[in-house]
Amino acid sequence: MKHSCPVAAFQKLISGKYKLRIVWDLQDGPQRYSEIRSGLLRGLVGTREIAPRVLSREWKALTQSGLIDRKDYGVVPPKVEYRLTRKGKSIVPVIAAIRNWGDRHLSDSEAVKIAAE
Amino acid sequence: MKHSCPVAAFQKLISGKYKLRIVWDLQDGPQRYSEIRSGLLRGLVGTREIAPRVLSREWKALTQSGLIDRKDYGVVPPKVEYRLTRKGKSIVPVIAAIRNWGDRHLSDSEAVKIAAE
DNA sequence: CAGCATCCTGCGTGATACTG
DNA sequence: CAGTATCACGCAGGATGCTG
Repeated sequence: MKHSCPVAAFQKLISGKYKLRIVWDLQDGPQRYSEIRSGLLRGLVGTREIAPRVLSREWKALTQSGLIDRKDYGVVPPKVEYRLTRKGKSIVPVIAAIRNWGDRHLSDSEAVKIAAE
Repeated sequence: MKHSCPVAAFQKLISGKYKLRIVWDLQDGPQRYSEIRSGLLRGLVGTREIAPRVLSREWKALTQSGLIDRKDYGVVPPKVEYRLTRKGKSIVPVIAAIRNWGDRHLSDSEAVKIAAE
């Protein structure tokens, strides 16, 4: 057998508020810290801040799981890019399936409820 | 537009340790409380207990989101069955995609790590 | 059998301030 | 610009005991 529960493993991999969205946003190419950040803020109605500490933890986790790759250009002012690894790209269709399902089966009211929190 | 982020909505829907697995286990037909419970314990290496409070919360959430349906036979001793709604059934392929991805891209070591916690 | 009530703990997330 | 450091808090989830 492979293992007891791939679903639990997957949930762990993408746990956290932003991991799935980060991977999704990276599918069109590498992005920098602030680009991802503002991309995440877009769509959040409450327009809250995202603590940088939260984001860096998401990236560390995503990097450790091998879904994204961090490239530091080592210049001043700092320039760092994040991009999908092959493994990261392989998960995009799964996210697409999730989005597709959400679009078909989640009502606007449910989405609004979430956006409004 | 439909809404800002179906992914976030989906994550909310299936948040929690057992929701995805419960839905997955119900795809072959209705199950009773204890059946689901032991089904969930199977595959947990640490063989911890699952607090009934946790399970009932999962079910209430799943019922409220319209993914499962609760049928109380109103007999003594109690008999209650849970089954998938149409919406619940519609999400099964998504879980299948997740499992499929997990089987292909998650190493055993990662799975063991999770099972062993 | 299928839960509910209560207490407790860890962790994810947010807010704020500071740095190379 | 791209983070790290520190504090605070809510809530998921576990443990235990009781019930219709």
